[in-house]
Amino acid sequence: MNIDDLEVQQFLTYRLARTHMRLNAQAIRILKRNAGLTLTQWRVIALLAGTDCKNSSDIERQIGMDKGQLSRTIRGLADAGYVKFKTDAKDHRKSNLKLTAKAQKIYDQTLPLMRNRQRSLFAHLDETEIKAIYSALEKLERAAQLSEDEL
Amino acid sequence: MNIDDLEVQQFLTYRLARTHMRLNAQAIRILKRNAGLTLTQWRVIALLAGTDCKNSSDIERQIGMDKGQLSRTIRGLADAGYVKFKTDAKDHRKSNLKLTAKAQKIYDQTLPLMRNRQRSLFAHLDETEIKAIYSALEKLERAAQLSEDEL
DNA sequence: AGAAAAAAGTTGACGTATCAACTAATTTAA
DNA sequence: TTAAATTAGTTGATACGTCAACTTTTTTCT
Repeated sequence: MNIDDLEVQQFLTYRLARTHMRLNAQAIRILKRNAGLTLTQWRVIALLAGTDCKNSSDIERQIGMDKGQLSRTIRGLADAGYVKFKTDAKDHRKSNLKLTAKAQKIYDQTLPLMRNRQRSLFAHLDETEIKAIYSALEKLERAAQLSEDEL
Repeated sequence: MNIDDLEVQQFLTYRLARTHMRLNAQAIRILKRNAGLTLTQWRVIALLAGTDCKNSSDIERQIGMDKGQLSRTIRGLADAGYVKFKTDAKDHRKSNLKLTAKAQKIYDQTLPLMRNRQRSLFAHLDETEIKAIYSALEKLERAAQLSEDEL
């Protein structure tokens, strides 16, 4: 792998950006059709339903989403009747989020779809590729945190 | 790899989205600091300088960017004195783009930086991972084009 | 040749992402 | 114990991405 001969459009970051874009578009299509939810809405619901995330900051830590954007997404979910806020009794800064029955239902319906999609994506890859891509993504993410000078 | 036991935040698409986000942010930092260019601006310049892309559609095909967005990016580059338009003599729909000396200069300065970054990113990965991630990204991109029913 | 389809590029609308400033509550530590 | 720093969350400004409609030019098809 000689970087000096690598065309710009073959830079790993280009390829990653393109793949990300297409996968994103696919997820958006599926969710729009089956749940009427945006991707970020679904992600927030999925984290609240399927992990021990309780509030905005927990979610932020899990998916690294901007907290401003998250705040607006959550408000949108609340307005649409998917989540309810409840100020944390011990820490009044925190606002614990609870999914409504409506959200739980739609999550239960769409999770299998989303799992199937993951399964289908994996089906295109062999075991080595799956292992490698997970480990590579983790390493790249760490490397991405470095400043220019540290790189 | 049992999908049913996979937590949502470990879905390949989540991980990819996060890594993409962080790498993007890093590239944006580097370009802002060293060239005063946005990432999309740099990518357009890089494609015009380093590949046989001549016009908007060529670029669109290479990086799969939205043509509307591309049109605005190119206008911005033109306004900032980085590119010049010239209507194609044979096909009057096409507008051939030419980098100015200013753009060429900044490209020559920043390409090494961007190559070094790629090198550094690769340095975190072993040969297997590099191969696997390229091949996985390609397969995923194809899979992403499938509709829900085909998946 | 002439109609229909396709391709290049522009524009508008709208949603999402990013960054920074801000309030309020809590924790740290002098 | 109180001042400083940190954390949770909101809001505003601005940039970027996505989608669709539209114009103009070229290609395809009969």
